[in-house]
Amino acid sequence: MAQKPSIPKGTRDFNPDQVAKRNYIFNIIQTQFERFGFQPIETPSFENSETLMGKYGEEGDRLIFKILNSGDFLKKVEEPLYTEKDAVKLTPKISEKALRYDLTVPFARYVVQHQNEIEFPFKRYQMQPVWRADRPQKGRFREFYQCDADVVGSTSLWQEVEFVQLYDAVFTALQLEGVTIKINNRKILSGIAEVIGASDKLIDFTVALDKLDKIGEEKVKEEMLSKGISEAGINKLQPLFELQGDFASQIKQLQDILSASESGKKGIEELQFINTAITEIGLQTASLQLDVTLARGLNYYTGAIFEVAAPKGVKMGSIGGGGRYDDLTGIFGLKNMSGVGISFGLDRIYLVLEELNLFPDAVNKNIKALFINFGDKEALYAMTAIKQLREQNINTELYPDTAKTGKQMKHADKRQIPYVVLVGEQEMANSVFTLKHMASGEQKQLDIQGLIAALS
RNA sequence: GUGGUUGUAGCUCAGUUGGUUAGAGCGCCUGAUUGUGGUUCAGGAGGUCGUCGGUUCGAGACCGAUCUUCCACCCCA
Repeated sequence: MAQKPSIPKGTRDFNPDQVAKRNYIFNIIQTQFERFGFQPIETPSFENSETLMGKYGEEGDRLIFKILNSGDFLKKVEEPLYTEKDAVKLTPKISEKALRYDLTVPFARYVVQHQNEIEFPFKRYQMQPVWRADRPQKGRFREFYQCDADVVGSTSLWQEVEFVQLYDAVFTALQLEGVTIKINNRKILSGIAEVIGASDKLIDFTVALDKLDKIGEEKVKEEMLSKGISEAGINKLQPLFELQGDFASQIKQLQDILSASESGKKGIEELQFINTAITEIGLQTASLQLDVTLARGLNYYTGAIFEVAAPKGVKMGSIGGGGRYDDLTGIFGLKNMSGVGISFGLDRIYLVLEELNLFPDAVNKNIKALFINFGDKEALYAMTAIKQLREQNINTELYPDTAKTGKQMKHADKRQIPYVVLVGEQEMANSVFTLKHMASGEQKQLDIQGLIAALS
């Protein structure tokens, strides 16, 4: 084990089988993105630090990978700052670039930077890795892929409706049935905060509420109390903890709670619009569920909030998330540009599909036949046939060395290649090929046309 | 970032209260079978016990540090 090379924690190598499975997911997501009218863009893996810093809250800043400046960067640091050893102050002096933390902020930057070339509303998709300096856990990596679709330049709620449809389309195509698309609305959350007199503590309030199904009602109340939310306010939340029934009846109960809040009523209206449309249009395999405790940490959401939970019984964090952000480009100087988008967590979807055994067998694009190498004369003859097969879009190859037949057969077996072709002196003399089907062991002699037909 | 956990052959794991030369299964290599894999049989290779340091006559085992794994927080895909 000593001296063995390694990779940083939270990162992974992918073997051919894993890449095939990942590509299978990528392709399905991409196909659905394009079916819904989204167009691909790509952005650099690293951005200027100021583009990313401060966009994800204090916690987010800590999780951003910073890239050290080139050259003798320490020499430029002034002595007092250096001796102070304050990382927060020192970092901007020695690091001006940082690895992408998500795809949404770089997209906002892209929109602002290219606003004059973009035709709005602009629907873009992006499937690229992101990096977080987090401590790894199951389904939680320091390098992972996000697959994002966003629309910018339209405030229409039909976009939200379409994103619910898009989630359903992707998970249906992946044959991952029973996912729950949870939806909430930031306006409802701020409405509730308003009603209980905690508007100034919206973030603390939502973070605590978000933990309801994890730590329970009492603990949530305790946390709110400790964050300075009044006991009277918390008592007003009681009906919220007792929300019951389907989407429509929960809405009804919310209306009572939020009757005094304009913002809350607006949120309810929006949810109702989306739910009515989805109920009318229908979903294939997913279900849409109202979850007023759904908050999500990102502070830029202003309207709808989405989160996708894996089917019941699979222990995994959310496999997708998203929402409406009315003014994301505002921080880069472009006002009144509403955006809404969703994200798919490729690596977590992979783990869920693996756990549920949902990858099709045909995912691995293996070669169809291996030609046994009996020597240079026979190999040349085989290569001529291989060329013709390849021209017919049949994936084949020649075993490169003149090894024992047994060893070559074993190689085919190990690689799970379905057919082996044997061409020796006898076959060459008769212009035929011996085709062996590995699974059955059956062998037959065919001419080149027969071989093409058999392997097509 | 906080607390805990894990590491022995390519893989999965044994290894007694510290005591000779660290084991098993699977895999791998060779042969039985010089044109036939998956089965069988015979033989073989492979480990500075994650790393560095300490305690001890003696450490895979005990202690410390560090890296890694997984878990709970925090947060999130």
